[in-house]
Amino acid sequence: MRPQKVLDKEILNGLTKIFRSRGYEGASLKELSDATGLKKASLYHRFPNGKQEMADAVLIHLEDWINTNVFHTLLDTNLTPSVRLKKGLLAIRELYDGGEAICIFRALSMQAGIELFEEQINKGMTQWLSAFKEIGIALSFTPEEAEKKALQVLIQVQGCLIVAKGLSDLSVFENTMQNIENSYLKA
Amino acid sequence: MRPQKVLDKEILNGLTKIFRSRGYEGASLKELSDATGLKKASLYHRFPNGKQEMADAVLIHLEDWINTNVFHTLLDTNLTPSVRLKKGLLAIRELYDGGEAICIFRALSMQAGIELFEEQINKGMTQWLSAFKEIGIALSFTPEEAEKKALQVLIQVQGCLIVAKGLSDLSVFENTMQNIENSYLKA
DNA sequence: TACATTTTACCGAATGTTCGGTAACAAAGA
DNA sequence: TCTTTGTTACCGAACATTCGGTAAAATGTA
Repeated sequence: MRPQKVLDKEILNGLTKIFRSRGYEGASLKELSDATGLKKASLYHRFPNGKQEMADAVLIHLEDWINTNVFHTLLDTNLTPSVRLKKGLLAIRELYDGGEAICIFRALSMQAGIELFEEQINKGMTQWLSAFKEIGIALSFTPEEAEKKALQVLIQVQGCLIVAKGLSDLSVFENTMQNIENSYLKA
Repeated sequence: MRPQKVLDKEILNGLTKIFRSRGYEGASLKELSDATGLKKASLYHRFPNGKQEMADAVLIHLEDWINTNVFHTLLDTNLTPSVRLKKGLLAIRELYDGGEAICIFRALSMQAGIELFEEQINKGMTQWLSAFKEIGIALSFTPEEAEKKALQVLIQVQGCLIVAKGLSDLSVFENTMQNIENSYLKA
């Protein structure tokens, strides 16, 4: 049988799933292999620098997704600010699978991960802040208010993911998302 | 010389430090051994059920600390509500070392940990919620408001720890703690 | 042919765990 | 008192397993 080339998308989705749910050290090559459909050695063909390169690819993959589906939406001046906000928050709900998924920043900032990915996590969070600052300004906040608000939103999203998991109650996630939307639109 | 008994406190502090910073799977027996001063086999003498029993002990240890220093303070009717709140928040600052330490709930809710410790994490968070609901009521919130507020506080504390680490900016933690205090006292 | 991709088989190192044994004490019997 | 027995605390060495990673060959494409 001819070895069929596994699609890049399937590989990335498989890697992403494992790294998000297991963290960096917790993700074993066996799991990564099973999730992608590629044997270990084939993974090393695609990612010669091994596990770290796989995690880097996941980080870039998710960064791209967020850029396209969240940030680009929030900054799309073809839409009204409130529509932009709503669509951006919908994308975030999808990103975190309604509160079931774990944030990659969290998964990779434990253990060995924190030294390896500090820079990319820092960059990713900073992008969150500036995108949400922009939507705040578009919704008539002052720049100072918008900046504070953006930080609050980031904290609340990260926090509600942990609490939702810890309490085994996904409504914590959904309610927080609605609170965020209301706090922007009612002001 | 008879082998001197290593103090339980030193052992627990060592285990706690490693499990909090590394997570469950990330914490190796070698690190746990180094941090406690006990060889691997001696750790198995103290904790016959191995790594899981060590993590259980850490969870109980921290639960006790929080009970004594946070919850007991928040509910101490010998003090005025605002003093209770301030002292409780100070204990939380100490618990998380000004934002540098990682919450044990977060560390143990990744990877294999989530199945093993789900129950204890659930219980711990529920205690947080009821203690902060009490202080809210003592500060003239309605029970409904106090319950919502308690959930917000838990989310904010968990969230600001992640964001502070991700942005490498401890002021995120301290500012959030002050926001929490203000939001209780100004209402 | 030449090249790209996947696989099998394997490696040294590290993992969590257990075994066998040692040294120091306490309790009990003489 | 001296001795014996049992218990506690600890450790070196080995356990089976899994880890991340690699070489070489098989299998595909052009």
